Amino acid sequence: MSKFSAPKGVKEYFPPDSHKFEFVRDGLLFPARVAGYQLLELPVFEDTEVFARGVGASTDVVTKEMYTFDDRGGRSITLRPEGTAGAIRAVIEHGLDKGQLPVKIFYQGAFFRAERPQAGRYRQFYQVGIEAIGYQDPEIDVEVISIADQGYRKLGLKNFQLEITSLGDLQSRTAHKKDLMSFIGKLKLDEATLERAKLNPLRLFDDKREEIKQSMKDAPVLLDYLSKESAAHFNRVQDLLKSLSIPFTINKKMVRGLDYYTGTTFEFTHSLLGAQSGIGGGGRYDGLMSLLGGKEMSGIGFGLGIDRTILALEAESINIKNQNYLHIYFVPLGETAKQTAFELCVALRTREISADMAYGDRGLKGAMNAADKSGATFVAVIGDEEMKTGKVTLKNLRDGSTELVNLSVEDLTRFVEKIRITSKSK
RNA sequence: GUGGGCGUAGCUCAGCCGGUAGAGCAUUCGGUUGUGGUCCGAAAUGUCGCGGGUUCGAUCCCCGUCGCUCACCCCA
Repeated sequence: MSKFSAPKGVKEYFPPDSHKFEFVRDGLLFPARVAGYQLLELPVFEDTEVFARGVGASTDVVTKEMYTFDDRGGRSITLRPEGTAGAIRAVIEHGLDKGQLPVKIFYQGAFFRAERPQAGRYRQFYQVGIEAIGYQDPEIDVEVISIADQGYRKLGLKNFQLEITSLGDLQSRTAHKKDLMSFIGKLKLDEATLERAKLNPLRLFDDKREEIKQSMKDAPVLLDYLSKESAAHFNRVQDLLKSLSIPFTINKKMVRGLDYYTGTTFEFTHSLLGAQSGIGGGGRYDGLMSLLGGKEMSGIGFGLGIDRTILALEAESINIKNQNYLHIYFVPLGETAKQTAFELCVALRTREISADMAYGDRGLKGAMNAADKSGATFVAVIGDEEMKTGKVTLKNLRDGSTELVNLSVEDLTRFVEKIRITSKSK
């Protein structure tokens, strides 16, 4: 038992499985890169106001899930619970919105929420996200959705679903809110629920308690209140999704946990996961830029959960191969051979030939075992005879074939590169 | 924040009615003074989560505590 353990609720990725994390992170981001999105590397903490204002005072995220503390200068700091608010802050601060539009950015990293941990829910979790800011074209909505869809597909994921809805423009929401409030006013609700309804009545749609579900069954839904413009936009989004053959369903009662969403909103869920089935989600935000001190400008983006996507892949029994590779593994026998092997390793690496060796003066059998486990393509045993003749047998660990090669960086490099080219051309 | 389940070797777990611990995998070494994966053999590794109580005696029973885990809630 070690004396220390990681803080409660964090998920760590370590060998031999950590390559899964890299695979998922890079796979989810790839479609964004080829769509012209560029990296925005952000701080993991921000002025608390960025989230309090950006994410919204009615959200659980802000009211009870933020890691907030005072720094040494007495400033209130919060570890980022999501990516969009900070991204928008950076866009405004650095004037990205003053250049060519849309601003297309992606980010990736750790996020923090002080929740009770559970399967697929961690206090430090990982997301990739993108934002497209500056235009309201329905094509951009669908571009963002399709990038998420492609990301999941690229990883080989199958059992995921896309749900979409529209939260409309201000006019739509005002009209709906009026009717919804009077509907809720007729319900018998407990104190806490009523409080929540006051801050954001839409939240009641999300309640999982049977009695609330029952009473909300006939509640007016926002989709029926969309303004002409909002309805046209939403219809166009659906048409575009169909033209791209991206399957989706409309969820009239979908509620997102962040207050800034307007217009098109969407969620990806996976059917083989437990209670935490959401693997990604996002939507449009019309008011966020001005809320954070920028100009009136609409944007749309998503956040995809790396942790949950890994769980989803595992639930589908999708085997993620380790992409790491090693070309040569040296097994030195004796002190002089050890130094030669070491020097060869270093020299080969500068030529981008990956090489490793057995340390710790291990016996031949143990060292061969290590070579095998390293996943190297070739093993080279260097002992007295090799040192004397200046030639070494390279054994291919995959097929057992051997070849005698001069014990020099040049010849070893040539040999590995030749093999590389022939195996690539297959 | 509320509730259920579980804490024994690096990992997965066994341990009967209380008598101070085992297996498999992994690790290292040997069988084979120079060529791996299989097989056979051996070695090493534990405050039995922590604190208290009951008892001649607690991994086992009781209480507390911490941790993990699942669900509610919420969301990625």
